[in-house]
Amino acid sequence: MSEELVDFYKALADSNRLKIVGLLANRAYSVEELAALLELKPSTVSHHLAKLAQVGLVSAKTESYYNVYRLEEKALEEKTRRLLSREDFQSVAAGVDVDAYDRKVVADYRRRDGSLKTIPAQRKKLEAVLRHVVEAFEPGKRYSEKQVNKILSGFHEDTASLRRELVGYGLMKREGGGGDYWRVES
Amino acid sequence: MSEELVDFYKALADSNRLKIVGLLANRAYSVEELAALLELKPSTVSHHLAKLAQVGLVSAKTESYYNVYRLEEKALEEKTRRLLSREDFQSVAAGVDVDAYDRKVVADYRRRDGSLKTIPAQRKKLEAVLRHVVEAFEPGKRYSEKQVNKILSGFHEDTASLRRELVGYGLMKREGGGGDYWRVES
DNA sequence: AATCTAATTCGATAATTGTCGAATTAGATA
DNA sequence: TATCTAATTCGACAATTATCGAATTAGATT
Repeated sequence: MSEELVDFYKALADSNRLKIVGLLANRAYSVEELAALLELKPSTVSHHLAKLAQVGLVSAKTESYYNVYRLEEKALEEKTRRLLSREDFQSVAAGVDVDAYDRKVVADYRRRDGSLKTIPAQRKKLEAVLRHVVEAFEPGKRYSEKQVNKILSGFHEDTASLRRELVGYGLMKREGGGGDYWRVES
Repeated sequence: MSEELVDFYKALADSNRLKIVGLLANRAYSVEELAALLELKPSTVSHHLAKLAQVGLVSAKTESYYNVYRLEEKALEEKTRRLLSREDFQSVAAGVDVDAYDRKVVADYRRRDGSLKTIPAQRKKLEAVLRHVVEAFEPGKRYSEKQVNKILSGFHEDTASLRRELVGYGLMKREGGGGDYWRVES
């Protein structure tokens, strides 16, 4: 899954490993040859090749004394092509909790009894708090202005501001002038 | 040049940076929001974004208080597509000295006076030494067997073996049976 | 102008990882 | 079977880098 993608990039995120891939793009080489070409010790080259093999970029074939490595071109092409789709990147972020920011902001403004210390002045934080407040309303149900104020008073004494912002940010709507309020479906 | 490619992979070779790219693939985020989502400190996120910006993967736009980052999709697509060509990989290896292996092997077998300690028994090393020996012959010029032996005796007393291997590996040729020898153009 | 906020920079630290040498293994040659 | 060679593995060390906290900067709001 996502680990696979990170490992793929990590495998190529080293100058000597990139050189190995570049050399193998021309022809196959043994560990000893690569070590001489890159001026590295065989053990180091072996280590690099292991990382490349782990993500399927190279494969080894024993040939008499030598272990000849070659580039797995299909793996390289397939993996590289998949990255164009952007879907893989999004899947990497799939595990991220997209509500974490809201929760953090709300936690900063909420008292233990659920009321708000203040109404945030900054737009992004206000939005987060409003998304939290609006959950006190039942979706689809209609509320009179008195009922709305009753519920909002549990959050802050300035119910008029809360009401205005909820409507302003499109989280609640009111019918015509002076009619009932209802929560907008997200 | 090649540094650019390594840096590109390094930029993506971190799990948190991949998540950032994945999130930005959906919409733009501020540093603060990303920090909350990834449960990292803003300074750390700033560091990651700097690395991504360095390779042109993201760009920032100041918006009121916030610094909103967005994904540079064209850069991502272009760079990713270039990797399909395999040409970039070969260019990475362009700086590598492809004769280094030969020189290393020859150095192991050569005495200070230019003669060979032994004739290598292993194929790959024999090839390297023969490529060195054949350079004592002038391209295009024809040599009698006596002349050939004279030159080869500077390398090793077993001139017959050297002669046979040079022909066997296609580095020298002889005309018909018992005719002259000449060095094959590489 | 004064104040506030998010972002960045810097220094320090912890974790990761590239490199090597020594010891071991696997496989072919004699 | 015994020996030889290339490759791998392992432990140690050095270099890189991800992370954080503190201090500073850049901009906007009052």
